[in-house]
Amino acid sequence: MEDSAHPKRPVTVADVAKAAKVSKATAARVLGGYGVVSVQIKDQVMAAAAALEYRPNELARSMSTGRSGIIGVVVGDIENAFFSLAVRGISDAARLAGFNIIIANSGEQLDAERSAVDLLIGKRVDGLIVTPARCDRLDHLQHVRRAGVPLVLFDRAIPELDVDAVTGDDREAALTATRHLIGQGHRRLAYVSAMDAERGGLTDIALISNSAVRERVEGFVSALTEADLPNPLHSVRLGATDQHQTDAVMKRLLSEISPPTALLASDSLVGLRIFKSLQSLGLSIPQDVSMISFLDADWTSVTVPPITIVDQRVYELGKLAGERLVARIERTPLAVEHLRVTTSLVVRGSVATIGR
Amino acid sequence: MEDSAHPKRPVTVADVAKAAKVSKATAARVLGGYGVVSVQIKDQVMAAAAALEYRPNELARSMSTGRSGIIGVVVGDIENAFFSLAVRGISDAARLAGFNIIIANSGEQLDAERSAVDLLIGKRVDGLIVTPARCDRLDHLQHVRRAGVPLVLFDRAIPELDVDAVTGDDREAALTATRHLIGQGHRRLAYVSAMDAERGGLTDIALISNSAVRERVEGFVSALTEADLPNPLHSVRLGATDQHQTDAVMKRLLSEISPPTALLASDSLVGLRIFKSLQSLGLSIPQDVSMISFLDADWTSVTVPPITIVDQRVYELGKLAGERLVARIERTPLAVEHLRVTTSLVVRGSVATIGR
DNA sequence: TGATATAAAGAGACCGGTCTCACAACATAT
DNA sequence: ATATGTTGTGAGACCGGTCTCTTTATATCA
Repeated sequence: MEDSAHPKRPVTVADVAKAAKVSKATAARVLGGYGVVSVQIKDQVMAAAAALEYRPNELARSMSTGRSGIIGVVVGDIENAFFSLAVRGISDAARLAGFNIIIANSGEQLDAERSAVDLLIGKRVDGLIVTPARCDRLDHLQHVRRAGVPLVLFDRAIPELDVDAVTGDDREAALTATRHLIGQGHRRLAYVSAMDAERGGLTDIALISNSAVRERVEGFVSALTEADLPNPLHSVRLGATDQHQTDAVMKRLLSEISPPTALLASDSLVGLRIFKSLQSLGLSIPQDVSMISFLDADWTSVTVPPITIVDQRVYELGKLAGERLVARIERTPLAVEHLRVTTSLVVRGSVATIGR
Repeated sequence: MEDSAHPKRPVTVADVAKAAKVSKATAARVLGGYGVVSVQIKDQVMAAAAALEYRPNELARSMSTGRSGIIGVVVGDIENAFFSLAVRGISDAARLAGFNIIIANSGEQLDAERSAVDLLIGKRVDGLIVTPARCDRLDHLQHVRRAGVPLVLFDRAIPELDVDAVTGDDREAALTATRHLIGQGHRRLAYVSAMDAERGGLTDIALISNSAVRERVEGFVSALTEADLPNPLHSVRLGATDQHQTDAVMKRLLSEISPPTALLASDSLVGLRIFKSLQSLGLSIPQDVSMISFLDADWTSVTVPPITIVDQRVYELGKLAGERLVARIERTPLAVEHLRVTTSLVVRGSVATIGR
């Protein structure tokens, strides 16, 4: 009933040692599970620990061992299904290896990412998985490496950084998806992304600071180019950051002289917004407009028609990143690699066949 | 280019102190931002710290201050949209107050939850938000309280525990939803949950160990009872744990002599499974069967028809829990409360009007 | 039986911060 | 000139574990 004795002060090894009438060192050996102790003493200490409800202070433990047993994860937005599923994969891989994860949100903002990384380093995480918001600013990530903390990039790669990265085969994926659209007879396509819009549209693909987005755009443009379709860059539309903006983008897009007959959404959030936009514009899929979205999100399989998607196998992506980081932490000798998880196109009903 | 000097050993206050030619105590005062130091010395130390790229060891800091700046969160399943959105709310509230969060998954398993809680306590989190898998086993949660760590229950309450809880008004919500169904003329209803099925169906509501589920069932049953509908308990179906099981549950349910004309799904995952089941059985909503789901999940607004749902305002739920915990950590004098976030029924198109 | 190996337990340094206390230097009051 | 106060700095204990080194007790061998 009453919380007598120690209303707050936590029980320490010293307390247990005193209760078990042994030295602090001996108690620590038993409780820490290292060194040698006689069975008899061990039982004594265990009994005392149980009676006192001893719980080790992991902080103190980490201090002396230098390992925290924590993996830091910096994601763009946990709320996004892509990241929450990935986190699940990372978490599973981590737990399997005896690590816990601590999550920080960057909101895709560089400065938030920077301070999150700094903080996690400060917490002495054993390793870090980061989804870099931009692939051109890498001082904070270089600092991670200099601090000797294992790092794995997730979803986006930075070749200059000489560090492991786990991503999808974004270029291939976009290429395949776009070829599919072209194969179904579409000649006027558009790629829609949530990336912040630059004034005056996209001028140079190489300027896209997010490698995943860039590769997808590259794949999309390649497919257009190989099919001799005009104005590939003009077909890339940015700024679908929320429903309102997406509605605007769509309205602009569809009121052009020769509006696209097929759309490729850069992620499932954009895909959902596009879907709603089309719905509110009274356009039907795929009769009026065809679309393909990235990510096998919940909603894509229950719409009418169900949406053709690029399956990114996000759980595997996360799991792989987790496993890779664990291997690094455990100093497994491995060459620095850019691991790509193969995606696949899941054809459902959102793409119409047009032309002859 | 080369990582000279300290290839691995992190820079400490002592290092900075030596470089700045002051005592460790003085350097610590500057770097820790406490006590008094002359501007001159302060600049000296700051310069040395910058040159050496000093980063404080938060672990050591936590050791002496006794505060870690971390809030522990134990959820059922991050992959679930309900939890990932809630985590976002918690995270936002935490960050605003200068806390970070560390997430652990229980998978709704009691023992996983227990060890997660133990581990987080060990990490000396400043507070804990837990979604208890069961509301009848509370020894580990009692231990949290005895350890003096502030605790807030999320989504489920345990009155016996005398601790803050933040939940939806589940009983009301289910009552309102069910009344809506009855009001539309439905007389044969079923409530479908993912809770593990007991042999021989549900016998006693009071035995449901998850308070959120129990309250919803209570609300559902109350509505049935007040409308003089028979067999309320028989109308509660458990075991919709995955698509396969849900298909089985649905098949059984719909092949009864007088099958239900309306379904209430206990959460959005179950809702989605039910939707898919009905789809694969060739039944149309709401002509053949009406349904209402909990949670305003992505998928519910893009189906045909869009799904009538109970809006749980999960982000607010999470945010409130985060804020409450922060208040506890900061020792704001507050009575122990069970905070309920009001939900609302969002009528869309998945409920048919039948009868006269 | 004495010398040596071996097992078990104790003493205390250490990790990297915080923080209390002592002390020095200088300013102001008496 | 001495007492008192203020401010800035240094010395060192402390947090709660781990871990090395030393000491003591017991076993093994010649």
